[in-house]
Amino acid sequence: MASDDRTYRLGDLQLEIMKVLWRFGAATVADVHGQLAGERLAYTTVATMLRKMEDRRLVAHEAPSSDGQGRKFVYRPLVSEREVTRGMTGDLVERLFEGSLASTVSHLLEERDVSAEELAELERLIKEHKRGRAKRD
Amino acid sequence: MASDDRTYRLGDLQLEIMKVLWRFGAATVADVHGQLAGERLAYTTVATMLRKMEDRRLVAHEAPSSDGQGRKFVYRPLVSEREVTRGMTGDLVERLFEGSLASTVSHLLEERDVSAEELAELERLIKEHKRGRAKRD
DNA sequence: AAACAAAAACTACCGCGGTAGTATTACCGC
DNA sequence: GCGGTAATACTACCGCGGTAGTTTTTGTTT
Repeated sequence: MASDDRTYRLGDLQLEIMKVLWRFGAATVADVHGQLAGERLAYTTVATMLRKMEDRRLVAHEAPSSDGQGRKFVYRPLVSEREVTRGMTGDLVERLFEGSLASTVSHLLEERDVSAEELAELERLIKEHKRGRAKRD
Repeated sequence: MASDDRTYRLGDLQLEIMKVLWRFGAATVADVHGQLAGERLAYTTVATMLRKMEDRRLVAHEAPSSDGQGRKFVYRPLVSEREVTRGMTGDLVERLFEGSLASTVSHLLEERDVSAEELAELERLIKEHKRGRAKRD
């Protein structure tokens, strides 16, 4: 019934960590912790979470080998932002809108206060996409 | 950072149960369990979940009083489908697309294989919405 | 009323996200 | 090479979704 692709159901902290990793390409625990400074998290919380995320194959760290200085781990994302975004979005669309794009957008339009500019932007997006489609056909 | 409105972050089972309740307006444990027959769930699983959901104020049951026959609980949803859909969708849009509707739709268009008919449908939706907006201004 | 069946209550357990303290290890400067 | 510091490893705990077995209550039927 619900999407079985729970691979990419990230919690708040996990998603924030992934965002940092995506932005930097790779980062140490200290880097991530620094970027999440506003969150008031203990250093070890971030470290623990990264280890858990490594178990789940969301990130990986290379053994320090003999690079630069310091033996600190450098974590890299193993899944792309696209994948995760697609996964989480698809999951929601599946669960709430039976996979229907039209239903999803319809809800989005009805439940939000969409400005005229945004509407125009959406039209533009769709037109653009139509062109892309036409070419592929 | 992420939306704090976790009131409506329903898990798979909870959402399925809510869907049954929304469809029926009210239902006994047996009803819900019956509707979820495909899921191979123990009766008590559904009952337990409903009790937990009652703690979370997602549903309520009226004491049997002296209605029909049987002392079985009749559960009713305390939150509407609209609310939940809005909550969960908004949460995702916030977490993944910084609240931007355009980004969301853009992603939806790019990552899915949207048919020409669907595109037309989307255009129609937007046009319709534009009219609604114009009237309100 | 007693037995039976059905429903609800209680209890328990797993996994995981999140949080963090404590212990251990490893580098680095003297 | 020794000591200090910084990083990682280990351990623990909470809450909650999910799952279900066991016990108790309660309504029904003979």
